[in-house]
Parts: sequence; structure tokens; C-alpha cells
Amino acid sequence: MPMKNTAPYPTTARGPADHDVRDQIVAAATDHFRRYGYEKTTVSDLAKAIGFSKAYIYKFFESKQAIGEMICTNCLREIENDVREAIATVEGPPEKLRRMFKTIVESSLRLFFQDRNLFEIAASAAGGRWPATIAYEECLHGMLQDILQQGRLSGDFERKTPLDETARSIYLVMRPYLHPLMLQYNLENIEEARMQLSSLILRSLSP
Amino acid sequence: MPMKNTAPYPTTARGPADHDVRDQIVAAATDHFRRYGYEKTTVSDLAKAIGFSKAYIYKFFESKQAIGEMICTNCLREIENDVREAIATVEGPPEKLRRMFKTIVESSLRLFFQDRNLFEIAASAAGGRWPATIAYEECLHGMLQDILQQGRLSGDFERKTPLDETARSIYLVMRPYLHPLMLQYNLENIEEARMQLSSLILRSLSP
DNA sequence: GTTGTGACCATAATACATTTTGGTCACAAT
DNA sequence: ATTGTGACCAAAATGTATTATGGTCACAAC
Repeated sequence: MPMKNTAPYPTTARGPADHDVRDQIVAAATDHFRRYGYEKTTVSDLAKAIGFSKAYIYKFFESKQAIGEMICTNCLREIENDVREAIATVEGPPEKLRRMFKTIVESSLRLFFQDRNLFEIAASAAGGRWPATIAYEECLHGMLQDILQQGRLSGDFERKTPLDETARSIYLVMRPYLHPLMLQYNLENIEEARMQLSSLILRSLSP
Repeated sequence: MPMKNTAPYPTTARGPADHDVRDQIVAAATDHFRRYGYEKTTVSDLAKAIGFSKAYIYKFFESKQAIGEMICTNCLREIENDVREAIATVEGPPEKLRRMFKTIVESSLRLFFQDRNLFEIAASAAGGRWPATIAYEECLHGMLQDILQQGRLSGDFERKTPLDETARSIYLVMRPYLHPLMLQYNLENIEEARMQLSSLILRSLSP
């Protein structure tokens, strides 16, 4: 029985969930999107690359955008992992917070401006509210909340303000630097900005 | 002796600084830009509106963009005044800060989305780093610094962090909500966001 | 000197014909 | 039932010829 997708946006649920061809498509798409960009890559290009017909691609993905979203999800997942690793290798909630912010900025800059072509996908994703972006934002928000919780337990952070509100407001401070479309307008003196904002955040958390 | 303009961007220095025709141009431009938008309005339209030839316009303004910049400056000045008024009618630095942020958001929303057509000018200004935007940012930054200084004197705010750094970091928190291009991506739950960020800022300022 | 303009040019915007592209479907092979 | 495709369509992208627009300048009226 085919699972009807009930998500607001069509997810990639089509055809066998794990199938060799699906992986080939993702691999080819990753390569092509990186090299020639999302717009310049046609679905036929991908089909040719893996030696099948264009129609067969649509047995696995609902649309070209669905493919882009998958690639985008992977990219964002990479950042998530960078962050997870960064905050694991450092101790003390305040320093974890600093490192989290630092890593987000660094990884985002690397992804969006080193791999220039992936930027347009991430930009579309962020602008069009793709599920990939929402999941990403929620993930980071969650990590943030964890650090805050740790800091409250360890006595590093104040405990009066509701945890959820604290997490949300700090997330809002960081958001302009992880949202690709906003990041563009925050490039100059970004290092300085990040450090000063980190300090402001930590001051706001002092018990 | 004609004053050579040494600014990085050509300012509106051309022809007599105050002249009836200059004002007519500004008035016509304000009206037309509001009604039909910046792009849709041609310089000839403005000329026709004030009953002169197109060439005469260029005796007063270096370019169409220079006219746009003037109108933009006026718009932003309006916000500045709103803010100035708002923080004057309220007392206590913490409440002044809250009101400042609140007024910036409200006035920006009104300007950019009620007067929809002016948005494209402000957007170009913000994106292209026109002097109008720079002056605007510096003005708000200055007002912010004043409030902080008052708060330090009254004992409401901490005094350890350098004043300049505090002002800068708080400004960075507010910036996504006054920068028209970023404001677009912060529309949902903007009221809630603004209040939570205000609280975060005030927490960071507690002595 | 100040006020004012029509004619003129290079480039940007527009409009339109043509081609590409995303996406579907009936149908074939295993 | 699963794997796979060529033919087909509406809509978007592209190239191109044409027009409109921003901007200048020599020159005229006062």
C-alpha cells in the first residue's frame, strides 16, 4: 500500500524507499548540482548520467525540487554534524554556546560561498520554506535548548526565564547568520559581529 | 566655483541647493514613486508633471537614482522621527529601549508594506549601500548609544562592557528588523520575536 | 550668469517567436 | 508486480528584433 503523504509540501515519498537507483540519482544530482548548479542541470541530464530514461527518475522523486530538497537536506545535515561535533569536543555550556555559533557561521560560509552552486538551492529552500529548512532550524533550536539546559543544571546560566523563551530568543539572534538569504547581508565584519553577539547572549544568560 | 563632490557615491549636489524647482521635483517624485513605483516612473514623467523638460531635471539631480535616494532619505528620516518621538514620551532607559525597538518595527512595517511601492526603493538602497541607508543606520545606532549611556548613568544598565561594544551588539540584534531586505524573512511572529529579543537585550544589560 | 530646451546616443526594457524543460501516461518487457 | 521507456503536453526559458528610457550636449531666451 503506497503511503499517502500528508505533509504540506510533497515529500520525496515515491517508489521504493531504498533502492539502488534512488541512490544513483542522489549521487548524480549531488555531483551535477555542485558542478553546474541547480538551474543549469536538467532532469534529462541526471537521467543520462545514470543511464536511464527521464521518466524513470520520476518513479523515485515527485519533482526536480524534491531531488534538490534531498541534496539540500544532506548539506544542512552536514552543518548539523559539524555543530554537534564542535559542541561535543568542548566543555562548559558557555563555551559550547560560543562554539556552536562559531561553527554555524563557519560551516554556513563554507557551504554557501565555497560551494557556490549549492547556495541557490539552500536559498530556494530557505525562501520557499522547504521542509529541509524547517527541520534544520528545529534541529539547531533543539541543540541550543540542550546546551541551555546543561548550563542551568551546572549553574552557569540563570534559571528565571522560561527555558523555551530563552532558547527561542537566542535562536533569533543567531538566525540571520544561518539563514542563507540573510547571511548575505551580514558578511562584513561577520567575525566581529559573531563574537559580540556571543558575548551579548552570554551576558543575558548570567545568573 | 562649483563644489566638486568627493563622496564615494554621487550625492545630489547639482545646481542650486535650494530652489523651487528642486522642491517640485522632489514633490512630484514622492507622489509618483508612491503611486506607480520607482521603476514604472520615468524621468520624463516627472518632467511632465512639473511642466519642464526632462533635461532640466538633470540640472538638479545627477541621476534618477539620486532622486530616489532623496525620497528614500526622507522616508527613513520619518522613521527616525517616529523613534525619536517615541523614546522622548517614555521614561526610564529600559522602557525607552523597548519602545525604540517597537517603534522601529512598526514604522518599518508601515513604510515598507503599507506603502508597498516605496519598498523597492528602500530595498535598492539597503542592497546597494546607498548613503541614505548608511546615514539611517548611523542615526539609529547613535540613538541607541544615547539610551545606553542614560541607562548607565541611572544605574539601570551594567557598566563593565565598553559602551561602544554594547551599542554595536544590540544594534546587530535589531538590524534584521529594520533592514528592509531582511525584514521580509522575519515577518511571521514578528511581535513575539521583538518582545523576546527586547527581553534578551535587557537581560544582557542588567547590572 | 540663470533658466530652459529639442535633438541625439547608448543601453536597458519590452514584446514576441522559438526552443527547452519539467512532468505525465499509456504501454512494453521481465 | 517490478523495471523501464518514447511520445506527448503545458509552461518556462531563451534568443532576437524593436522600442523606451536614462542621460548628455550644444544652443537659445532672458
